[in-house]
Amino acid sequence: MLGNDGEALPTAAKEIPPELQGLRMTKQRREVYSVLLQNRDHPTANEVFGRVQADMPSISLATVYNCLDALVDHGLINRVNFDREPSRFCVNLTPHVHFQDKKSGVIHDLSFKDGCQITDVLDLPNGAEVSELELTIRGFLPKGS
Amino acid sequence: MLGNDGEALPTAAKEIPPELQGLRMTKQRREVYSVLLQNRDHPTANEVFGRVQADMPSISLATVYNCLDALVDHGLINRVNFDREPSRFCVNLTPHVHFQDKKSGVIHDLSFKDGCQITDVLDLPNGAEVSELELTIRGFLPKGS
DNA sequence: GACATAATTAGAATAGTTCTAATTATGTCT
DNA sequence: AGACATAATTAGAACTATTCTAATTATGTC
Repeated sequence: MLGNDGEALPTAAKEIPPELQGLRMTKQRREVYSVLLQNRDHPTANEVFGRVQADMPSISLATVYNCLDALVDHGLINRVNFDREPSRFCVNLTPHVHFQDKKSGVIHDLSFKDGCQITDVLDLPNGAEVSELELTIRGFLPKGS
Repeated sequence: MLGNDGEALPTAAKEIPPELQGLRMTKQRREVYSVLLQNRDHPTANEVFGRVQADMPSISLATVYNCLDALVDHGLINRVNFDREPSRFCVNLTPHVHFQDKKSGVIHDLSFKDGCQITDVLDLPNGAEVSELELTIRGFLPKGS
């Protein structure tokens, strides 16, 4: 778990990008992040709220939204949008895309083939600079995947 | 322009997929579609509403939503979602993705390199079937594109 | 032209998210 | 440790894009 007593995260913690400087790891933020780490099933804000309430019954939904925003802004988690459904949250920081199985509803992280990235197959104008990229797929996965 | 007097579209019209069978081309739907064809700038439902009102002041916003849904359901247009912003609508039926220039806000259609598709670079489980796929990119385009 | 069905309409309702203003916690400076 | 400035949390109201409801109107078919 990150941090220890409410001060900013130590830079020594692994996998933590520099944006983290300046994120106060409050009780609520730590709890929200911890809940996301425990079950990496891409929950919605409301689902996170429900899970956090188990440990911290006094937390408010607004705080969950605030915490999620802060964690996203500091690059600790990602926001995942399928169409206009409620946003979901993802702790996987490696480059990946999202595939929702239409049978089970489960969202899977898909990674890229070795050495590949999306822009390899796109007709990007020369000199275009990509800042944010989101790819979502819906479909059917074979039974045993 | 499609259709002519409110009956279902003739299959002879080019580029019209079979799903179109059964879409009644009412005055309102034709107007909404026509507005989208006139200016292919990916307007929101509200923007479509504003443009349609010029020709058809009595149309309601609910009807614009209904018409857009009907056109999407029948494959004449696509819905485009950037994060949780209002949906936008696109008449380009060829495979493409969307790139929003962060400077101008303009959304551009980007196509694939010849013979490429997104799944070429993805680690898709064997036997996975893709039903819907949406890729949105935000970034900066060089001046003259 | 009459009928069944589907589309349109205005307005209310909904849902996810954001905002507001008050309270509380945090980190810093001495 | 105590005081201060700042930032986070909270409850609830507000907001916005969208969908729903129920009544009216238009459409295509017989």
